[in-house]
Amino acid sequence: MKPNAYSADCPTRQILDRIGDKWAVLILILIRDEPMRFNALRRTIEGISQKMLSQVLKSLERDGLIKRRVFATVPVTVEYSITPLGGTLAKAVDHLRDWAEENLKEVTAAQRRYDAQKTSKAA
Amino acid sequence: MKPNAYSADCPTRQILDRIGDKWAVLILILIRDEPMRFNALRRTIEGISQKMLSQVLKSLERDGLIKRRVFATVPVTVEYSITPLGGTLAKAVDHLRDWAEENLKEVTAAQRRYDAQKTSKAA
DNA sequence: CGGGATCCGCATCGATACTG
DNA sequence: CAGTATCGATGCGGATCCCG
Repeated sequence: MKPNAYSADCPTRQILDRIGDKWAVLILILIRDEPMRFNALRRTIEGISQKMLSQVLKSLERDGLIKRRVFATVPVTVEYSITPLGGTLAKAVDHLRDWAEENLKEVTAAQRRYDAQKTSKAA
Repeated sequence: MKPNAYSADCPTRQILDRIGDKWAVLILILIRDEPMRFNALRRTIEGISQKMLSQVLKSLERDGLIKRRVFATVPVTVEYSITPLGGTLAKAVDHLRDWAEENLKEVTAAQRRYDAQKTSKAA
């Protein structure tokens, strides 16, 4: 990627790469209410592989958005919770959620219109 | 993807898949001020292939977020502009941008801390 | 229970060539 | 100018096995 024109090093790009990861945002939203354990997350999301999960969790922790706490119980217990910083991001994401819930049907309608027009042209 | 638990059909997921596409958001932000032509976009973003560009543009148009207008000039002229719906999404994304600009350095700092700790452990 | 390591398919994306 | 079609690399992400 060449940082010539409208790109690369701007914060927008950075954050987009972050929230672009749908799993990340999903996890963020999930644990922001209450801390969750690894397998709890896995079961709740159900569709994510443990590889992805562990990977995304690590990335989120690295960014300081979530916090990992290990309890030295007999079978190891690990708990993931949101950080204040992560909380603010989750809050920002809420706006997107609101938009989504408000406009998704309109988007879907637009898609149907578009597809209908295309297929009629194809015929 | 199995739609068992916390997933798949919820609007959040849908919209995340959309804004997850960094190009899409970038384009949205770019053309929201003024309409742009294909190659203008390509030159401005500089880093996107024309395949990606045309693909993303089509997708955005399908979602009703941007509008494509063709002028029957001698060399064909195509202009992309934002729709009202797209405008509202761009607005929602602004909150993310604000968050990004406000907190990116904190995130970066967290990353450095994390990496430093890891490498010291590795040593 | 909470992961790391590995193998591998499949979709994504870039580069190139061609069209209207 | 504004794309479409094709090919080829690469890397994401799933499945599996294994360990602390």
